[in-house]
Amino acid sequence: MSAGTQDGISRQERILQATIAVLLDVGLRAATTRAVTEKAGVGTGLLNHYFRWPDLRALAWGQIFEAVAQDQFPTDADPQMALEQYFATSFTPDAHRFWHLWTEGASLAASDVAMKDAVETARSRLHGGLANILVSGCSAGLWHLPDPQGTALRLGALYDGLAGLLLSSASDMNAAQAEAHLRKAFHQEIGL
Amino acid sequence: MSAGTQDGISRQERILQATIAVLLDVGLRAATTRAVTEKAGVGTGLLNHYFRWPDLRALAWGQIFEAVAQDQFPTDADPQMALEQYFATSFTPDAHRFWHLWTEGASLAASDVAMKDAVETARSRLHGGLANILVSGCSAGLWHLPDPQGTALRLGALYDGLAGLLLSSASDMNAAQAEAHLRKAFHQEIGL
DNA sequence: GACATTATTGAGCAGGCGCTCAATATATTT
DNA sequence: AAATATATTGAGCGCCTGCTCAATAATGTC
Repeated sequence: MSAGTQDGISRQERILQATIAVLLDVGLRAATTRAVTEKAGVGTGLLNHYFRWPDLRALAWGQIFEAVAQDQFPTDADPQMALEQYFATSFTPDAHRFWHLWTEGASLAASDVAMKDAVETARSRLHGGLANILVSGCSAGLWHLPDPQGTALRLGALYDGLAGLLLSSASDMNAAQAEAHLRKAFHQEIGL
Repeated sequence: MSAGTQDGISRQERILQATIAVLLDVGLRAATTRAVTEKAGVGTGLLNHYFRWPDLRALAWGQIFEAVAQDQFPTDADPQMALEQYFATSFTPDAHRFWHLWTEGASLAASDVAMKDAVETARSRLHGGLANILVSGCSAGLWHLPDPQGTALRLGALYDGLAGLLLSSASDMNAAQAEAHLRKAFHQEIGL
């Protein structure tokens, strides 16, 4: 019954971590059960014993973006600081990889129920994080917004769009320019 | 050598049109050569005689968005009218389907060379269309922008983000609200 | 020790994919 | 009509996918 191995984590958890690693490595589309079991050092049967692939994939995907959200929106920070953290983590090289995963997730969500849930959860988590900053900034009197939720929606959407643009190697935009555009839009919306 | 059939279009063109239809019907991920040949009423061998699947798929995808661009950015319209057409065609039910295709294309572009080219072309076509409107509006004195290209980039990115948000059934936003947000952002950027 | 229970394996299945190629139908040329 | 060239077919190949299941190892119980 005990599932501990020498390194102290269960095979089940090991498989989940391997899935996360594979997703980050090859993306959602190219990730396969065999790649995961190989990475986890585990037989193919064990994965299917613990998980169904669509669920495992969505679970791992969700955990990745939960970690992103925690990085981008740390708790207990004043709105000013939180906003700066938001800008700082917006267009890092890592964010580039995450955005590729995000895009694949969004497109899979149309046909995969588990992914659909995961994407919805992650999206509301991330957009909610930004909305919280704007709202608490209002409360603190840092800025005044007639409709903080609407503003957050527009700025979040702009972020999504800039990230997508940055992903396309065609556009001659780099991360610094993307961040500048994001800051400019914030300036126009909240007058920071 | 003549390729005319009773309806006057070549089998090759017939296959291309069938591919477009299949893409619009089931999306990029689920589209298969067999679905296309069946729709075109043609043997599987013929498709492979005329095309390689990745190329055909990218070609059809590109034609879809070329049509979208022509719809969204008609030629010879004054900037004011063009902008109104842009708003009007932005979040129609059709645009919803197109956006799904767009998302799938963007995620495929990472691993598919043909799709990468098609996506880059379509993106520059669409963003260029918006930039043209803003620039010619400047020339006509309808509005004054210090950096029309940058403004177009932000507004285009915002549009992308809003469309993605609209695709997610989780967000309680509808097409009318999305258009309202888009208009509001235009108002803030160009003071229309 | 013997037994029962759980954890784990991996060869193999069923299904789907793009694509080939020998065979056939159709068209063109002489 | 015969010969040549082109257009088209579809059964089938090789590959990859998620997943099953009888067999095996490991562990717990008495």
